[in-house]
Amino acid sequence: MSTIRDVAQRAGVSTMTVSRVLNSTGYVSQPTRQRVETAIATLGYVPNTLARSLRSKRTKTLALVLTDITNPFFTTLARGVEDVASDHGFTVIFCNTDESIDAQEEYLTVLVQKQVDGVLLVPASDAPAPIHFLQQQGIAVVVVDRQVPGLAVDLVRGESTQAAYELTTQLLKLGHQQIAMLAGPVDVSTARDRVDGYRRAYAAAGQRVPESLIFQDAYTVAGGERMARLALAVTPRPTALFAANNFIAIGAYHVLREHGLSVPTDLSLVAFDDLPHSLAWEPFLTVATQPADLIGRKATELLLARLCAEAPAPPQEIVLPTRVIIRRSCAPPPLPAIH
Amino acid sequence: MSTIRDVAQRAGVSTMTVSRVLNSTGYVSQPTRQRVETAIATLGYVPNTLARSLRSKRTKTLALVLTDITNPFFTTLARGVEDVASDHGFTVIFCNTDESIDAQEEYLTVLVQKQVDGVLLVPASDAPAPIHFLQQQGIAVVVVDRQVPGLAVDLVRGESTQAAYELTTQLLKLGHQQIAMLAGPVDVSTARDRVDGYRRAYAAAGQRVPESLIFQDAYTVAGGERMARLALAVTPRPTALFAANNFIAIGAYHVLREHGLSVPTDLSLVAFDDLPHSLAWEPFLTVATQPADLIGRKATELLLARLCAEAPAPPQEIVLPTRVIIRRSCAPPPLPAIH
DNA sequence: CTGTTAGCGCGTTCAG
DNA sequence: CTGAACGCGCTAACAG
Repeated sequence: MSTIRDVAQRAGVSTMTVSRVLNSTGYVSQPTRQRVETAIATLGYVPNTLARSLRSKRTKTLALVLTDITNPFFTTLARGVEDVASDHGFTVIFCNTDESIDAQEEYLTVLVQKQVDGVLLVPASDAPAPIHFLQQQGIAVVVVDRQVPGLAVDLVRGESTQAAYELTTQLLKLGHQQIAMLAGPVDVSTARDRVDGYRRAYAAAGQRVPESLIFQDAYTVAGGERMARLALAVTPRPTALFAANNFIAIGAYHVLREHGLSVPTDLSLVAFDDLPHSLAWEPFLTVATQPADLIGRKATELLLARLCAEAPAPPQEIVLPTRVIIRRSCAPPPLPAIH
Repeated sequence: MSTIRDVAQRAGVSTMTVSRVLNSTGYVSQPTRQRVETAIATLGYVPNTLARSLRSKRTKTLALVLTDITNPFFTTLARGVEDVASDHGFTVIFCNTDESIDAQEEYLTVLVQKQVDGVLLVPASDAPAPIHFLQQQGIAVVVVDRQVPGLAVDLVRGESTQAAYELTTQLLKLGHQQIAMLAGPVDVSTARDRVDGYRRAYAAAGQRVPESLIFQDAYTVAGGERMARLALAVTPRPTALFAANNFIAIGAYHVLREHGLSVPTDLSLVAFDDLPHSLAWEPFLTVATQPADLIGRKATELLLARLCAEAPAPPQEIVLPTRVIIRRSCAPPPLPAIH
């Protein structure tokens, strides 16, 4: 672990000259440059970014703060972020909040301490405080995936309402009337948007929205299981389930199997977010799939643009289209049993 | 973005006193401490870790360098790492090499520049150079998942050979003789270990090892597809496939479906590494599953222990047991067609 | 209990 | 084309 001084000494120059060679800034004669370079090589010198950043006030580091690293949607998004960032010579720190506001707060503090240049934040809740905190500390923020109401901040997300509308309409057209909506947490914008789309589809079809079939819980397998159990207990039993994300769908599917119900014979099932084809043995679920990779890429590009920009531009909202994929998990509702 | 000096000024004390309050080191009288704390609060002061680390030579940061962030095995491992690290006040930087040696080298350089305290490395290849590099730079290393031959370094991995032996024996007992081994890259120790187990099982059963049924390719879906195609082209066709990891299993399964072959009626299939139950609709694959989370945890604990230790202890190898789970993907081979 | 001095490794002045 | 001096924000030694 040698320092710039060791290199300078070995090359018989000043540290400044070494610095110039390192950053290709200013003129250095060919022979001196050569001497410096061999010194660097023989010592195995690696510059200390800490010191550099302390001086330059820039760490060339971004952070991606997300709510669930085990969710393939976010893993895919993360790859998009990483790709763009490393193309631009930036490192990414990944932070997993597990939807916990406390964990999020802790992480943000650490990130400020580490002086990251920018943060890509999937907010754990609607609270504006965390974003204000970052902005006040002079750190660029781009919010990802979820809206935070009443906040002037850059945002990149997938379209939710329209896709949920289409998915629901799909079921209504097949003749379903009792569609249970297994939605995400009330304080997460994507959950609200998807419920919105669901409601609009009923309205557009001229039907009354079955409010008692709307459930809200966590975006997890366990949440999906809880909501599916509640939904199946309703009389008359729903003939279709709308899972508001992939994990909820999996939980719901577990419960359906427990009850000996098969898809789509007994019940139809649609979901938001696809599972990666590579992880599902036989993709059969009708889904609305968001361009996770692209969301990550766009968000990172926007963040990097902000970092380079001299003048602060007005916040921007980028909404990327969601695609509905029809597969085999939907069918007309079974004929009602004759009593 | 205020500094320690701003706080000191506002509290009417020296920076040193503020530092003492911050780190609870040395004595500070209650009233002064109070003044300092309110100054910190009103200014929204957050200490700059860069400067602190430059002084203390410790960043309280670890790095996890792995080969495929989309693989649930590694995601799970990563969570284990993160949990232990954050319990001890350490941050983790995740780096994804995509099995590329160049990408790995680049990342390691960045990590040295960032002065991370320790690295958890899933090596992209058998080459010892990267590990020497880290050690020479005075950075603690724990190798994870894969052995690097002829190197004195801490290692935490799952057991492979015995589990592969059991999986193969399972198939042999069912009457399979032509078991194709779809293995990972030649220069990755886990791949070698699993092939070893496979060979031993044949030997223990007193049968000749069908060398022409051993294939080696990448640990990916595409690799699995390629190997499965080759395996199915062999005459007589194998009656069982052994996929050496989860992604290979998925690729193999794709090809089986293409060929209109069903599992386990036409062919049996076993695999190393499970898919998370939450991501498979109906788990049916017989697998050897490694305690990924525990591997991550143990590796991190070992690394942290090394960081605290005064005297360097001899390298340690921790091998965690792998569990075989029998599910529905295995059956006796179909009766040979009558000619 | 508190303040002063010095320096971590580097890059940015500004002179040579 | 090259070097000397200074300071980024913080803490380890010393004083007092």
